[in-house]
Amino acid sequence: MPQKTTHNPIPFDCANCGKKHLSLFKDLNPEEIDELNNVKACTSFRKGQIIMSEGTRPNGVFCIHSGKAKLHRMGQNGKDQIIRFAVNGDLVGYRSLLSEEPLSATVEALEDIHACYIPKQVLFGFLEKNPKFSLNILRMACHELGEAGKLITDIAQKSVRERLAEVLLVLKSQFGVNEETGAIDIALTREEIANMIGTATESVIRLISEFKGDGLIDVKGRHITLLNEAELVRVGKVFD
Amino acid sequence: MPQKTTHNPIPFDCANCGKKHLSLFKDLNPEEIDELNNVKACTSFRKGQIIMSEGTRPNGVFCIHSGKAKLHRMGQNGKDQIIRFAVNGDLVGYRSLLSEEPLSATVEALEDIHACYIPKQVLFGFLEKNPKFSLNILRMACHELGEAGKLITDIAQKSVRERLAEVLLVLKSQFGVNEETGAIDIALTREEIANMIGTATESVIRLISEFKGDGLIDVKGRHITLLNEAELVRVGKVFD
DNA sequence: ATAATACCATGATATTTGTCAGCCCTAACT
DNA sequence: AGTTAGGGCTGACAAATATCATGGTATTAT
Repeated sequence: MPQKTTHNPIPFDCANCGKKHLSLFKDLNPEEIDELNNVKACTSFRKGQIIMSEGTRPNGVFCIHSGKAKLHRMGQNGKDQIIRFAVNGDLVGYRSLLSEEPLSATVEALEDIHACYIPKQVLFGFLEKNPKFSLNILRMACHELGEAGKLITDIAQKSVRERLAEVLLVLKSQFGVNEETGAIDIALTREEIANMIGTATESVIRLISEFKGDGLIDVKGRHITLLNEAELVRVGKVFD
Repeated sequence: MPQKTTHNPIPFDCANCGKKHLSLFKDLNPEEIDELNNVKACTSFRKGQIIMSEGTRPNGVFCIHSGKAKLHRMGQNGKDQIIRFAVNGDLVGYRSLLSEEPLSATVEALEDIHACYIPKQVLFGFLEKNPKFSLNILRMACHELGEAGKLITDIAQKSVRERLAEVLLVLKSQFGVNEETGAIDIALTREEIANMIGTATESVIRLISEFKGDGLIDVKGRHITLLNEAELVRVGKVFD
């Protein structure tokens, strides 16, 4: 059961909410948009809060309006694995709902988050009545499936060093950089980075120092700035 | 361009073809089944043939009728990564078609294969007109997405030894055993196994010998029989 | 049958990565 | 101000795994 700290009726308008959001819901007709606006429950989560829990069965999905979340799951050794992040416009929980399986990952707020809850019945209603909407969801799922395949190949074949170089590039392209500092616009602990690439925290610490020593990156605590992307591409063997 | 060795008009009836097939296409109405039977092109591939090539854009999907195929992609080090297998009733190429991206993997026949080609327009026609069919495809994609997430976690967190134990169990549950010999009903080279779990061929060879020495498995060339599954579950830390 | 081409196996060695232990720093309580 | 907890850092060491070299054995092609 997600903990909701606030519950405002209709703070956001679905018709013009986020780029990705727009593209996912862009083929809903006006009545459906109306229904969505009326039925969705907009909630907030504080940094660190669990939005959905691995293993449970959700009764709807969240559409992230602002803030960043991580999707992660527990491995057998007690180690955490970060599967992906969700930001503005992203849907979470849909995979479990549509495959009729329990949630395969926990969704946790990395920052304060605003998100809209869309009940299962409403989502399925759209899917049954609006083929274009269905195709949008299908396209998204298939795209993610392709990304998952890439990730599998990378983790299976690349060294920890290569994976770290690559993940830094991926984080930059996914979250962009801070206007003022130029640092990648997400603050992850060393442990979280280790949980993305499947290695020990100490290894990440050592390699980050090394990259810094080689002038590839600049580091101020959790804020990392890429200084030499061409070389990071080479180190990470990223050709894609 | 797939190489087709034969081309028979309507050798298989889609209405009763394979368990999975039935469940994917089960919600097509009689006219749609008819259309599918008329428009699909049934072809054969010999062992070793490439059915679809990574990087190209397909104009349809194949539905595997008999035989086994592997989906694999090239990594940056020239190493191959096997993503999944496709057998009786499985669809290949749909991910690329639906996400409007080039194929992310090559489909290669591991045995002689019979498969039906379904053109893009026909598939999209069904998706647009038949919401139940759409939901079936969506359910399949989302299920695969969950499997991909599991695989990511496993590869990232488990040792090669653990992964090998697990993959042997997975292969058995996926392909079953030969009635007579009791061996897992798929013949993979050591290199192919290495390409599934992302390790060096030599490591697989050594570990297979070790498992054999420990009485966990029996090995006759490429035919592997599981002797002590409980222990393999323990070694592979498979709790799932 | 014979040659050629995979594939399998094993040893020696190098490299990578994980693990353990300890210490420092900073932020946040009280 | 002192305490505490989480995170970051480093070194020493151990374990896992890759790599290289070499030879044997199947399987396939001619």
